Amino acid sequence: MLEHIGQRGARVTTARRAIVEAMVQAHGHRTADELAAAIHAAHPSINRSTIYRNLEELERLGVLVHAHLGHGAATYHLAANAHSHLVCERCGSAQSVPTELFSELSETMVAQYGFTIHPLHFSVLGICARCRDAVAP
Amino acid sequence: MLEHIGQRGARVTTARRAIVEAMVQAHGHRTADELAAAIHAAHPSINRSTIYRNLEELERLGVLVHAHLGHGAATYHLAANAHSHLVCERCGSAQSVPTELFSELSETMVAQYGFTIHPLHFSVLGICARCRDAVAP
DNA sequence: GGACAGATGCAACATTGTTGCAACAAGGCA
DNA sequence: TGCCTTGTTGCAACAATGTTGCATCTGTCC
Repeated sequence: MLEHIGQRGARVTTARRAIVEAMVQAHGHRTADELAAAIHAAHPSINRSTIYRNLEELERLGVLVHAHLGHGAATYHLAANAHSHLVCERCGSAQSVPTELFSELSETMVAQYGFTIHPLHFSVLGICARCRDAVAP
Repeated sequence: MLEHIGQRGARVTTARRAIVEAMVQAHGHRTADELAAAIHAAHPSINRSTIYRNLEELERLGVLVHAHLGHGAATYHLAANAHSHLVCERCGSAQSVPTELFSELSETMVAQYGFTIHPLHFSVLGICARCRDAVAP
């Protein structure tokens, strides 16, 4: 991953190493400010704005992707570990689901509207099984 | 619509009248700050915070619904005129599409994950036909 | 080891809301 | 119609999540 950065003409700096490391440790997803907190713990000198700038840069380099989980902050993933999300409007929990679930929708959208969907980039909002059962058991 | 507000025990005020009026004029969707600008033009004394509070209240009353169009501000619609959106990541344009397009996806999600999707509440991000053609004609 | 462009830290700003509180006004009732 | 009660509003300050300008620093390449 870090080599990937170097190969693209970008520099391998302490901040970038720290971000990639924090993302690898996170396995799943992590919001920008969770990352900021994790990185700040290990490297207090790395600035918030550097983290934001690098998240953007690492996304441009194809190392990370981000997704919008409805309300609130965007969430970042390693590009290799990308997946879609079901986010509960009530409890806020996010469930990861394979992107293939969207293939039919994707075909319909291209055929009818010429629109190519990017299921990684948005979340599907609704009510999760637990919250549904809590209301109507 | 205004009667609907009164019937629910909420008061019909100038601010609420102005918001509903602005939404009806808008036909399609409108972000909170577009609404704020429109309302401010007609009623300069109505405060920003009042508009936000009322959007929330009108949503609770079932008059409006909001959706997240990816990056940036949330968008409001009249509940009677609700629909889903395809938002282009490149040019930012939003296309309205019928919610029925999501019925298959919806069934799959319920069957496999017990998750009930609310297609009005999120947008589908991707690349619109025009931007796709602009890159690879 | 030195030069240079890219990266960083800092502080200030931007956007989109949210909140506490005192003052105001819509609706119900006499 | 006029008063009372309680929901609404205006104001100003705060909060979350980023973004930007600029002087300084540091990877990389040679």
